[in-house]
Amino acid sequence: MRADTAAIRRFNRTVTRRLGVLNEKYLGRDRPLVESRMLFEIGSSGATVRELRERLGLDSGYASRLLRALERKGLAATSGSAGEDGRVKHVRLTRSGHAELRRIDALSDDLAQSMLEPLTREQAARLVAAMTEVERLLRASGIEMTPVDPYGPNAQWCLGRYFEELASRFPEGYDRGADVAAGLDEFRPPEGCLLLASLFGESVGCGALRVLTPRMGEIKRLWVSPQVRGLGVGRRLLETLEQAARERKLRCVRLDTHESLAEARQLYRTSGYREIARFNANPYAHHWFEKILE
Amino acid sequence: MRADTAAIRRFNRTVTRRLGVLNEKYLGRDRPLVESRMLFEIGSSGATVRELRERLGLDSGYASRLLRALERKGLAATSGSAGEDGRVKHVRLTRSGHAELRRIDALSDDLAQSMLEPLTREQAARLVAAMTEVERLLRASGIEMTPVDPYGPNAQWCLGRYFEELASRFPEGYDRGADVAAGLDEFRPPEGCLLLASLFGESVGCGALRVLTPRMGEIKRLWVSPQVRGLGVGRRLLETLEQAARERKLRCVRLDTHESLAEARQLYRTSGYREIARFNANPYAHHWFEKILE
DNA sequence: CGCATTTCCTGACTGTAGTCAGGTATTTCT
DNA sequence: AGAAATACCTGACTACAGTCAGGAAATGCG
Repeated sequence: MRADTAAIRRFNRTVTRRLGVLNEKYLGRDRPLVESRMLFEIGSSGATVRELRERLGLDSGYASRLLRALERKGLAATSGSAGEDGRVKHVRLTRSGHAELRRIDALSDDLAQSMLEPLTREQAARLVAAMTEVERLLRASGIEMTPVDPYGPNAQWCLGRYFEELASRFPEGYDRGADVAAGLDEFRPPEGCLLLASLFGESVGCGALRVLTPRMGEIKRLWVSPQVRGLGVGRRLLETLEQAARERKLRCVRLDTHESLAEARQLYRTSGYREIARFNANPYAHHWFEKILE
Repeated sequence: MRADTAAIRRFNRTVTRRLGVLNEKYLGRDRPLVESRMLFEIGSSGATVRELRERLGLDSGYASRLLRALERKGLAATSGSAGEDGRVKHVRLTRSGHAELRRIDALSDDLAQSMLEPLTREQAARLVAAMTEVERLLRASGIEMTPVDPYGPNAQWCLGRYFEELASRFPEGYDRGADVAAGLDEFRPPEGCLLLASLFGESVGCGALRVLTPRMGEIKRLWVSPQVRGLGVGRRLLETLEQAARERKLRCVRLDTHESLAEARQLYRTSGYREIARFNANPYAHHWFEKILE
């Protein structure tokens, strides 16, 4: 473990210095770096102020001021009420804003190329491969699990995606009404729990626990965004929910799943769950599992 | 190549965000980040102000002010003339400075661990391996080749290391006096050229070109610091020197090498040099090479 | 409807990072 | 010895990044 730590610290040091220098040199030419990032985040299709604030992690006042700066320079335009919610403002790039974005894009490409240029063909290939791996695993390790209120907007968004996915993957379709065995209230503390997995502020997965009997819990709504599949998020959600169950003094947790969700079944099997007989009336379930918590 | 660029940009984005957040959280707790880096660079054995300025890439005024700040906080002490050069000041950590450095060290370790902690054992191992590779290759790609004055301090330092290495590797030893066939003046533009390879401002290699006849050049003093061997620095130096020879309208370049420098001979062979008969009276040479420049 | 909340905005403020122009010792070059 | 260069310092300044308090408009809830 000691050697790992040293390797990571060396990585941290080298990469921070190298990327810092390059970012300044290429992207911070005659514009504050945040402004470049803001332009990038607005993107060619525009965005709401709220989205920008969240993605960039900015204070609302600061974000507003940055947008005003971009407006003054004629790069972006905020249109008032876009029909839906009159408070939410939409930002789009102007014509010259688009040009500027393309310029930033080209510079980013140059930056990337400048990293490869001094290397041999073989070294370049190895660097790209290693970077891809680091990026993937760093995303995995940056994902945080936090208990949230089931009625909050992020939770609602995740659950929405979850139901959408069921609808698209079940051959027979999915009707949310037929499965409201568990109401949202059941996922609220202190009895239940709804976990959100998020990466840089963006929700990328969820999972819920509710209490069936004083000794038994049920895990439901386990979903992982397609963007981050294969990174072990599902397993971490599951383990964290089991931990929540232990804290609630539950002796075992149960869950059910649909025939067509093979990877979920695989996850449960390799996580210490054993298949049991039907324990509920869920019309969409074909397999039932249970795990005894130590 | 397009795909490579995209991968690098994703890497850049993810890593900058992740390390930025972590660095702030762990190292910038109640102290400006530069101050932490300064403490780290002073280290347990102290350093001169000049070294600190170079390693951190700071303006001299700024560096001075940071040191004053550390002094005020009782973390560092600058001692005036240390015997040698009265202008150069030496900085050392005080007792509480050492304690603070240990604290920062521990935090850096925590930071490293926090990146591994959410991952499975296997993922962690892969992340460390990939990071090691990225760090290595990023160092390689960050190395810059610049022509310098042979009498400058960095050039002198590199040449010194070069001669030291010869002395330690030649079984018969090495006497600099016996080999001053090439005086430093011959490496000055516009005829000759001395290249320095540097990484983040630190010199890590050198190589020189001098003109033998109007059509023929000679490459000398090719040296690569042990820290960066295996990264292709020698080959890049060689190629850059050949380019310099081409710009001087030379038709071929020659060089000689000692029996005991096997890796150098290997480099020359794989770079298009062919072995020729003795062309000089260098008592330390056993092999002579030539390359025709197109 | 009235009140709380949300979304965005503005103004005032702080801290960090860094530059630039000069100034004083000390050393090196000639 | 005198001039030029070097190493460090000081003071004044700028840009960038970000926080905090509060306010106006729109929306949601009871």
